[in-house]
Amino acid sequence: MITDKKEHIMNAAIELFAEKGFEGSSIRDLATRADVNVAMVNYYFGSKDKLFEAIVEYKASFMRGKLDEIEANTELTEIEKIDAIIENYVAKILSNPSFHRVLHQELLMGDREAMHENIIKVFVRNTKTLRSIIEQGIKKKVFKKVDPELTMATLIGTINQVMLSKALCVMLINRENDFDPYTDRSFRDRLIKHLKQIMHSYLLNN
Amino acid sequence: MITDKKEHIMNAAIELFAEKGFEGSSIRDLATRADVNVAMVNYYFGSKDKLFEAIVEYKASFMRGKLDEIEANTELTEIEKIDAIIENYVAKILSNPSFHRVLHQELLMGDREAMHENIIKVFVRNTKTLRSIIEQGIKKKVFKKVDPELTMATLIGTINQVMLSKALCVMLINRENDFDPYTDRSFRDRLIKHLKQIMHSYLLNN
DNA sequence: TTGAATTAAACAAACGTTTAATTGATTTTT
DNA sequence: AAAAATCAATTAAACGTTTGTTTAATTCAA
Repeated sequence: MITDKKEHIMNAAIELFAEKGFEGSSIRDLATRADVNVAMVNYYFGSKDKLFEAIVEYKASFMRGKLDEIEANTELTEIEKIDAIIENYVAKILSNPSFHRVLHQELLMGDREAMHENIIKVFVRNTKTLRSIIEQGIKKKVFKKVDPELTMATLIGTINQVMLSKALCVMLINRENDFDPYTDRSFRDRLIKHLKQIMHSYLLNN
Repeated sequence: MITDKKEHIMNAAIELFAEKGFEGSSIRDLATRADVNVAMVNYYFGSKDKLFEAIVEYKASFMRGKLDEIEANTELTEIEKIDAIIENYVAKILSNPSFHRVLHQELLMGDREAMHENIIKVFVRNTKTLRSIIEQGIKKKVFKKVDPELTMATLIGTINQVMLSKALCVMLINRENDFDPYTDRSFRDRLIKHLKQIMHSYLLNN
């Protein structure tokens, strides 16, 4: 069971880890920020590593749900499903930007591959849905014979490229330094529009 | 001036940071791995932070050069330049996978944005070249009126998506756990082929 | 003999974690 | 209903390591 206090500590940890990284954040920093005693983190979670695992398990559920609904919706064509996934995926990341960043920080570590297994499980389900939609579109010959895996990489990679690093995003789209890709609505719409366009022109047969 | 010994320490640091992250790596770890005394790191670089800056400056030059050459080559059409950039960019990352990973680890930290300025400079030059090629293609009406910035994000983001996290790549393309995207030649060709296809169908007017 | 290179040792500070004492509310016993 | 017992929650303090860095002595080639 997740108590209010555990939840409060985990949310504070996500914000802190997103700023300073897992190794760069100290339990004392976290305790101060969450306004709890230093010992409470180990009392509730056992260790810093287990706190991280608890966060992954806690937030992973937020990512699930809508994708299956889209896939099962028989009223949508394959390309409409792709469009729906794009909108849904961008919205999900924008509603949990810090957790999204923490996940990818951890994935960039060559070490700790054992720890990644739990994170990977979160992605497996998402990509399975997307993959089957693409493959079905190819089967029905409404999609070209594309590389399904790398098409997913393009979709997810484009979003990550602009969402994970504020500094890179600001540089890429040439904005002022106070631009925030997470809160800027027009940038959100611009990203969705671009993703739909590139997927339409790449996937659809004429 | 970069002596052999400084270079040797920096290369050992890149490998270590790529595995454990900057904060996760200790100077003693580094000293052991590079087979030098602990004090030598501070003797040569002043501090751990300055070592990182030195690495960025040292390796940044490896990324430059070829892009300008491609852009200036008047014998190539715009789409051929894009193809050449894809091949060049993939090759560059494959020849410096650890440094590439270290760069992006750092960029994922919300903090330390001051430190990022040096890194950003490395990217600015690369993207400027790519951007001007896309814009020229649009001007000549051989390219569609695409979003140049987000098209770059797609190109770079796709590569990063499969190259930065071995665990994610293995999951995405459904391979065995011993698969290594950095050394697998057929995967390299597959990635290049996909990037060319998607850029052709997205950029070119019919 | 000069000065850079290298070393082992030590430094204070920060780290994750544990301990032992105390609080405060709930339950059990009188 | 009052008193006692119980137990999770919370605390300040301390634990032993490890951290980045510095020092002071020593090596070694010029």
